[in-house]
Amino acid sequence: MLDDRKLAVLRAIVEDYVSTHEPVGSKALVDRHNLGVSPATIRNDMAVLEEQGYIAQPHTSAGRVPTDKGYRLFVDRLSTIKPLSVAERRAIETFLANTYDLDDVVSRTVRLLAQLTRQVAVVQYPSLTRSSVRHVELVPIASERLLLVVITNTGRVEQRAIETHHPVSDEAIAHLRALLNARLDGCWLTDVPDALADLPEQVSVDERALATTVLSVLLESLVEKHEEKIIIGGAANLARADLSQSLRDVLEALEEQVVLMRLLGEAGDPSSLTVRIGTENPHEGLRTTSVVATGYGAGDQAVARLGVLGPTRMDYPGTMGAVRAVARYVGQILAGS
Amino acid sequence: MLDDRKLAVLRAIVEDYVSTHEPVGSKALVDRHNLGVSPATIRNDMAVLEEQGYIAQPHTSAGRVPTDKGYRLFVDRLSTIKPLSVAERRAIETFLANTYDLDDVVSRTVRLLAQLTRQVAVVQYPSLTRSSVRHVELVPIASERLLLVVITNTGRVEQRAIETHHPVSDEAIAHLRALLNARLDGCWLTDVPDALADLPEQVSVDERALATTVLSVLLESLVEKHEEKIIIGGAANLARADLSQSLRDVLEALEEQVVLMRLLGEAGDPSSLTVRIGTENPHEGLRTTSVVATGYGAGDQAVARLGVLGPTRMDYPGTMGAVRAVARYVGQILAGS
DNA sequence: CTTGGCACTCAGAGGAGAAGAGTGCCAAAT
DNA sequence: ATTTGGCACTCTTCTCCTCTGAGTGCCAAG
Repeated sequence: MLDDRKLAVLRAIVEDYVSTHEPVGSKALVDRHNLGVSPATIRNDMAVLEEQGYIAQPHTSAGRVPTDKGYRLFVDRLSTIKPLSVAERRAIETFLANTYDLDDVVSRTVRLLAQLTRQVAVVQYPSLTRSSVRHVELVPIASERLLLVVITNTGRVEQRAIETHHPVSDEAIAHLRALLNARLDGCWLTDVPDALADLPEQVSVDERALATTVLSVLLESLVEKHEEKIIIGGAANLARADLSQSLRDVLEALEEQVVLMRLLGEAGDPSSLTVRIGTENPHEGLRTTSVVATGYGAGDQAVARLGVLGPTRMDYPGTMGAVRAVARYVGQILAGS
Repeated sequence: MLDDRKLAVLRAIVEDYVSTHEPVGSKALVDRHNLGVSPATIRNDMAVLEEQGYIAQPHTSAGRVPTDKGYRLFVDRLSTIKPLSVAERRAIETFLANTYDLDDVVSRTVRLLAQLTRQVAVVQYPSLTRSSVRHVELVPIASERLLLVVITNTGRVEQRAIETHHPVSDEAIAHLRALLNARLDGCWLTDVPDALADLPEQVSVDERALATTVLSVLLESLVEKHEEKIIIGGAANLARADLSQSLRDVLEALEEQVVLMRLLGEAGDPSSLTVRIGTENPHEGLRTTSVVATGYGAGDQAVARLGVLGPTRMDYPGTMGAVRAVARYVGQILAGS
């Protein structure tokens, strides 16, 4: 169907279009890539590529532009992930050196990704559901108000206020805290409900109301409420990449957590690179953007995802290389914790 | 210098320009506001206003547009803060009802502000320096690694990883934790250094190294490192408000914490509204934007600031009303905690 | 001080024409 | 059967032009 030369032409079109941002014509192609044939031959090939839907003309007398389908073929078969330059590697190292806590790691990562790719970076906090409990703390902050703090092995700290509706003694709190820690230490978050199912029966009648309240809040906040936190950075890069579509739609999409979640995580093996191009995207406002994402985490197990978003006309090999490299580094850092 | 009618003309120009986004001419003015005089008279007034720098013409044959100085006079003397509509009040109440924790309050507030004003909302987390310590927690997360968690009375939770560089016994940790809590409970954050100055001498030799390390991290993270957290929302509203200046500059400015801090907090009484118009702004890229900000907090004492940013051509009375109302509501919520 | 009249200016819209890039197709060459 | 040069054709884009209309500034009269 598509012989080698036609594929080479498609690759050349994608590369040229990405670098010039202008529709590329047959003459420009033979000039810039030594294809060894004449423009007329290229035109024939282009006609075939267009017929098959890999490229398109914005208008009759213009050059060709890759379609989403064209980019897809390019990413799948015509390109190889570009390794980072020495300078880029060094940038990663200096950026991520000396991180103090999880917030630090995540916020630096998002800045780093945005800077390396010159696009919008999206980083998800390590998921709660794939972590285990390191410590539970219960602190009185008012006579009828407690603060529940859960610390996970990924270094994430989850907090939640609890209204007791009646005064609670410090002893009761201490007792419950000890009990919770004894039961939950090292416990996989998804196993928390089972581990605590019989908690109210284990405590004295006096403390039962408290235990029930705390338990419900704990379960609600950790297990049922999958509030996966996501942060973005480099939104200013959007302004540079004049998207044909209204930039506003994209900005709006980026403000919705739900959309971001689906962008990063919808499908795919957590540890391999996912590329979603243009209309392959689940969201209306992101028809002219592509997302390159991957999982990251301590060791083999991916605990969350990160990636970048940019115009469909992006440097896929370079972006993929940067995303993969950053994910690996961050994984190492987390593993070191 | 400026008689009443000239002021009325300036007010009318600001109001019309804000609502139409187009330079306003003398004829349009007398049509839309019953000023009781002819266009020619208005033209004379306009000439004076222009001479004094309150208005300007984009080009010779166009109407007038307020200058920053004109907006300033409008805000200071010609407008009254607009109270919110019933619908808006209800929106605030439903938005801020049932908030669980500080993150919740802040993230809802920023969305609320962005929605009410249709501009970019900026909310600072309650400052650490004006809070007191509620509880200190010290949790081992690896053999040579601890997590230090400080909970403040504003409900904020600060965390920091600590490398001990040698194994530490659970007893030593428990002892230090108890000591820290005894010393710091209720302690004003700014007083922490004094309260702990002699800590290393108070513990046994075995624990001294640990105590010193923990102490330095604690001081560094809470007192010296004024990392005031700020979040923004409604960036998509920027796209609607086509700024004459490159939108990119604004987006870039909004990504820098430092700039945001200065925007919100540079000057002024914490509890009164601050309006900074166009070039009054400290930052280059924000020459065509204005900021309306105020302090908020539990009770009388402001613990942080919030505000919105939009084009200089914004509805000042409405925006000021919304910002003030939201700040008050949030203050009430925090006071209830 | 206000007003009507009037000449003047200038941005923006609309149109015509020229330039140029790029295509599609055909017939000849390999 | 593929490749190639030639050529006519199609559009966009740029520039230049004119025309229109909003809005002004100024002046002399009220």
